[in-house]
Order: sequence, then structure tokens, then C-alpha cells
Amino acid sequence: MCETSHCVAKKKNKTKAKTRKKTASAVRAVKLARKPLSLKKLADRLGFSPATVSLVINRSPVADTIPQATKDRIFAAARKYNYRPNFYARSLRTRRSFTIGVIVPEVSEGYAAAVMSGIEEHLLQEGYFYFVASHRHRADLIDEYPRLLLDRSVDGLIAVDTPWNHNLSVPVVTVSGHNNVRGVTNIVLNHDRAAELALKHLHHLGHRKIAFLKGQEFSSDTEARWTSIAKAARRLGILIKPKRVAQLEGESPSPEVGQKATKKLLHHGSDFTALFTFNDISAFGAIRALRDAGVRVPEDVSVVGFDDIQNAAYQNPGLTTVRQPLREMGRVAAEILLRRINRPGSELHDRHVVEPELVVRETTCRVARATGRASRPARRRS
Amino acid sequence: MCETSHCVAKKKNKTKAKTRKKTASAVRAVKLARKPLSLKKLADRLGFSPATVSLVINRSPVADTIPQATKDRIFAAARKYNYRPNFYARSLRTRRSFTIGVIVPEVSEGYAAAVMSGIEEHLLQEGYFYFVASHRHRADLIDEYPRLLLDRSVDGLIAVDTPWNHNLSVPVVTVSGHNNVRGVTNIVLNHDRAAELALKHLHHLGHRKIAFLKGQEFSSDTEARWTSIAKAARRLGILIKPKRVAQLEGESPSPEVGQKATKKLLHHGSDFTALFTFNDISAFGAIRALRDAGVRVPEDVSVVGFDDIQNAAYQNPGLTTVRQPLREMGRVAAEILLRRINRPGSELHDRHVVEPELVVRETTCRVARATGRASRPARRRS
DNA sequence: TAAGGCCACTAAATCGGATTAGTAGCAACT
DNA sequence: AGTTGCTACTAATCCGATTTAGTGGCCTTA
Repeated sequence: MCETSHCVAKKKNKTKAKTRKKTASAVRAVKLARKPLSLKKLADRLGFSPATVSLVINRSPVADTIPQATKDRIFAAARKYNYRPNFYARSLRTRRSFTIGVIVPEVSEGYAAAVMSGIEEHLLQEGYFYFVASHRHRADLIDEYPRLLLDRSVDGLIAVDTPWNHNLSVPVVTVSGHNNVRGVTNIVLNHDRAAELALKHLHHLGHRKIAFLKGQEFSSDTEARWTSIAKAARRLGILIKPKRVAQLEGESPSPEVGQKATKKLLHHGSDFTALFTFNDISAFGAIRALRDAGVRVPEDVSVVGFDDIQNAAYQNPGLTTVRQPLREMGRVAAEILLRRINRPGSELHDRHVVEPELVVRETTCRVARATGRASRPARRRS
Repeated sequence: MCETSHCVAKKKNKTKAKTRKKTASAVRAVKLARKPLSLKKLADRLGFSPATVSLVINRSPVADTIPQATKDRIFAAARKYNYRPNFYARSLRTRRSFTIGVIVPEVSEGYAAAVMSGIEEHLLQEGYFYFVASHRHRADLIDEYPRLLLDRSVDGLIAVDTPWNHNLSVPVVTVSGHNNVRGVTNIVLNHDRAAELALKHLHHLGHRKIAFLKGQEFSSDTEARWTSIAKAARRLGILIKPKRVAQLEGESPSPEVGQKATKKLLHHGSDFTALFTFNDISAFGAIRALRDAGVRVPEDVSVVGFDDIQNAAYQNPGLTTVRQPLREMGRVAAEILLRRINRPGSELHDRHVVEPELVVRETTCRVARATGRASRPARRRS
């Protein structure tokens, strides 16, 4: 694209042994960078017009007829004077910002962070940067952020786990957005398969009385997931009793909401031998609630989480869960977005499906014989 | 600053009941936004010069003499035509971008995410957006990102847990950076106090043989923390045996590195009754390693983590840990940065210290009587 | 020798605002 | 009558690039 800007990530290892000289050279580099000279001044020094220098530096086809020697002089000078094109001037003219906006509910929580890390991986490779905006489920912010980001001339938008019905003037990709807005590409998990994996696993282990933690209303996955669960349950002949379903409530990203919902389940005297939660975070809370009630996991109640975030594996016991390839979902979202930005004509799929994977660890086991599960089982925790 | 841009976060609840009309009005808004008209055109429609409109909209003091009626007309038109100033044009002229850069090792991990969330809270309130750049400990990226962000004319930079020796032309604040670069403000934890809290707690419980997981070499907290630990230990008369110290190795943000280091400790036959880890993540790994070796936590070995990330409380057992006010550190970093950006003259402290807090949960207990700890204690895990 | 073509560039417009210096018109004061 | 001062604006420059439409000079070719 341009000689002097973006695109670091490709040339990996230029950092050689400049141990001693490092400080000095760093200071010098900074000195030069301090008064970033303009294209015009650079051109003056060289005795060319700004136009020429611009054309050469941007490798415009118009510059094809310019002799290599001249080009070399220009490049050399650009390097020598540490010329860096003013990003705003350039963006103003080209109407391209090489910036995209990422809208998430919350940065400080595993799900969005994992997706962001995937997004970032791809973006930075391509010389893009991104703004992060987290709305913490506030409706006004969900409305306002797209506008604000557009005001900043982002080239595109990725909305993660955020309800979406805007139809904007730039390409948009959603991750786990379930909607039919024209021109928006959705990256979604195969929820049917996910539900099937989890329920089959439990079914195999002999579980029939299965309880569920349903997602918060505002979570864009909640409905799709629930529909898939219902379907899978029907196929397996598992009955979903309303008493065995609790919905997560509250906007906190902490395990507490799962804990509360599970407590409610317990309080209402619901009997179940397994619990399928909406995500890993709520599973952690659920396990805490179960333990607090004297219910052993997995001996009395098996628990299956969802997502497989960072340290699901390091919970004690290790959490059995349905893995979403979150990082990959982020990467794909970025890929598709950039493709749509850079090739506006290209055909446009409105959804891209990724596959889940069941990760069996230690929170599930065969259902206790005969009894199912006693409503108030033996204590174990001291 | 400007009537039509930034600064959402303050006016909270404008979202009234537009249930039915919502879609329609959204579409209309988008339609208008699609061809964002320029200042000049807006001025034409009004019969004023662009200068006038600009002055009024920006509430410039020069516009003080303009009658309110005129101002009102201008504002009304701006609203009606949904005028939004072009961000790049404005930034080009004013040399202010209302954008800052945030450099972190990794987004997908609890520490940086928590800090970012604090940063974000303050920034968005003030109408700023931020770029995230994560270097994953690659030296070339650590070098390159500041430059790249500067190319994008950020107004300032926050570096989180990242070694820093650049001296840039914009204000810089580091979070947990321990360096003496002039003009850089450090937000740091009071590590002396942190070490004291943890060690006193363990000492109180009777622990004398304490092992340590030291941070990775690249982590900017490692040295400061270690020095503080050494001091506190000396004061308490606790002997730090080299055999009881293992350093975390590897760049993965997962508990695995803690697990490995702890295994090493165990393999070398080190005997200890307590373990103080570098962070919560490594504590999770450590606990896993201990359990795998048949060591009970906390009965045989007490474990103290560091940071108090998201679900440290929901580990089983709940992790005793030294809390860093990460969110607050982010918030303060953003506050100080913006102050330095907006009041370049103001006096400049080169460090801001925040206080840790000991959170006692379930991974620490009184040391077993008599024996200290048996090198190969009774099994418990089946 | 005139026309055409190519080479190596450049002039000038443009992107969309911010800002400074100034001006026309009128009233008030000396 | 002339000066001053205020009000309500505007002209024009600038920020730092990109890009289109040329242009002058030289070489071919008919």
C-alpha cells in the first residue's frame, strides 16, 4: 500500500543486538519524528513537486514512467528524514481510514476478549487499527456508538454479541448476532449441533432430568440457543420441565448471576441430575451455588458449561463445556469485513457458521444409579 | 466542545418508548446520515458563510456577538440536516484527534482486560476513543506500535504492563511500568505493602516455609514485586530459599505456565507449606499442579494469588489473593493522561501509587501442626 | 518538416473544516 | 463632522495530503 506506513506485523524479526546503542538511537529517532515534516517540505528538499513525491511513495501506476534512480532518491530521502504521511490529511482525501469499530458488551470478560483477540490478529496484519466501544448493555449506548464510530469515519464495524438492527453505510459483520438485516454478515455458531453435543453427552451418561440456565434476554445468542436445545431435547426424548429452567438475570459479567439463578432452581425444589448452563461464567456460579447447597459436582449433579473460556480447564474440577471457537470467530469476522471493505462488489453471504466442540472434563459423570438424584443429598463439604 | 459530536455517556436515559416507530426512524436517520453534508453546504442552505456556522457550532468566543436568534437557526438546521463535522478535516486542522492508543501484552487475559475497562470508562465519558494494540511480548511489536500509533496522531498513549523506554512527543502514562523515562507517569501498585499483606497473612497462619512463583522476565512488575517480597520476608524473619523459588516461563497467558513452574518446584523436592504466586492465573495452574501431585490445598499447602481477577472468587476453593484495583488503575491512567493532554503546563508527577488489599478466601489456612508439611502427604484426590 | 508519441514531471483543484484578520453598517460621543 | 466603538458577519488562508489533467522537451516516423 504505502512504503512508510502500517503493515508491521509481517516482517517479524528485525530486532538485532543493539543493546548498547539502543538508547541513543531511540532518542535520535524520536528527535526526527518530533517535527514530522510534510510532503511539501520533503519535496522542496528534493527539488521535486509534492505530486511527484506522493505518486512515487504511494507506488501509483502513474509513477511507472519515472526512472528508478529518481524513485530511489525519493525513497532514500523519505527514510532519511523519517517522513510519515499525515494520517488525517490522507484519510480526508482518500476517504479511507484503515480503522474499524468493534462494539462489545464488555471488555473485561472472557467471551468478548477472546473474540477481540481474534479480530485483532487479522486486523493488525492488514494495517488496520480498531476502536473498541463497550456498551454494557445500555440501550442508549448501543444506539449511539454506531453513530459515533461512523462520525469517526470507520471503514467498517464488527458487533460482538450485541443486538443489531442498524443498516449503515459501511460494511458490518456481527459475531453471534442473530438478525436479518440486509447487508450484514453474521458469524454464528452451529447451535443445533452445540445443543446436540451437550445433551447427547448427558443422555449417554444416563441423565434425563436436566436443568437449564437460559441466557439473559439481552444476549443475542439466547433465543437461538434455546430453540436448538428444545429441538435436541425433543429428538432425544428429554423432557424440559419449566421448573427446571431458570433465566439469567442482571448485566454483571460475573459468575454471580449464574449462582443466583441456580439458587432459585434449588429453592423451587426442582430436581435434576444435570445442569446445562448458558456459558462458562454462569457455570462457575452454578457450581458454587450447588456446592453451597451441599450438592456435589459431578457426583450429584453434572454440569456442562458453554464457551470454553480461558480457564474453564483450570477450574476445580475442570469444567466440561461446549467450546465455541471464539478467537477464530473473531478472525473470520475481521477477514470477511476487510474483504467487504476492499472488494465492495464481491458476493455477500449473510451468515458464516462455525462448529462447536464438546470438551469433556470433570464436571460430568454417569448419573447415580437407581435414585436419579436425591433432592437433598448427603453433605460433603465441611 | 462541539454541539454535534462526542460526549454521549453523560446524558443517560433518552431512550423512551419509541417501540413502534423505532425501525422507521432508524431508517430515516440512516438515510440522512448517508450523505453527510458538509459545513459549506449547510452554510449555503442557511445563507451564511461557513465561517459563521463553524464559529457558532463550536461555541467559539468569537461568536459571542452573534444574536441568539441566529445561533438558534444554525443549531436547528444542523440538527435538521443531521450535520456531522468530518472528523478528519477537523483533526487535520486542530491537530487533535481525541484518540489515544493503549498498548497491552494481550487482550484476552484478565489483567489487561480489567485495566482496559477502567480506561474505557473514563475515556468515553470525555469523548475520546482508543486504539488497542497488543504485542504478545514480541519485541519488534513493542518497538513498532508506539510509532504506528503516533502515525495515527493519537493524542496520548497508555502502556499497560509493558516495558517502556521510549520518549515520545505525546503524553504517556504507563500502568505497572517501572521505569524512569522523563515525562512518563507511572501508575503503580504499592508492592511493598502488597508483599507485606501476603506474607504477614501467611506468617500469622504459622507458615515459615514459603515458596514463590516469580513473574516472567518480561513482565514489568516482576522485579519490583520481587524486591518488595525480599524486603518483607526479611522483616518477618522468613527465609527465602532459592529452592523454593521458581520463575514463570513462557508467554502464554494461560494457567499452564504456573502449573509448569509449580511442577518444577515439586520435582526438585522443595518442601513448603505455602505458595505465593505472581498472579491469579498462575495460582490456578499451581493449584492444579499441587492437586495432581496429591497435595491438598489449603490443608497441605496454602496458596496466595495476586490481582484478584474476575473469577478468582469463584474458583473452588475460592482463591485467597492480593487485590490490585485494576479497573481503578486504568481509570486513573486515563484521567491523568487526559489531564496532561489538555493542560500541558500542569505539574507532572512521575508516579501515582495505588494500594493493594488482601482478600482472604479459602486457599489459605493455618499450617498443619508439628510437621510443617510432609513432603509426600496423604492422597486425597481419587 | 510536420505530426505523433513518449518521458518525466508539475499545476492546481480538492477533501472539509478552523481561524484570523478584517469590513460594512450603524449608533454614540466629542 | 469626524472619530470611535460595537455588532454581525465574511474572505481568505491553512492543515497535509491525493489525483487529474496537462505540459515542455525530445525522439520517431511518414
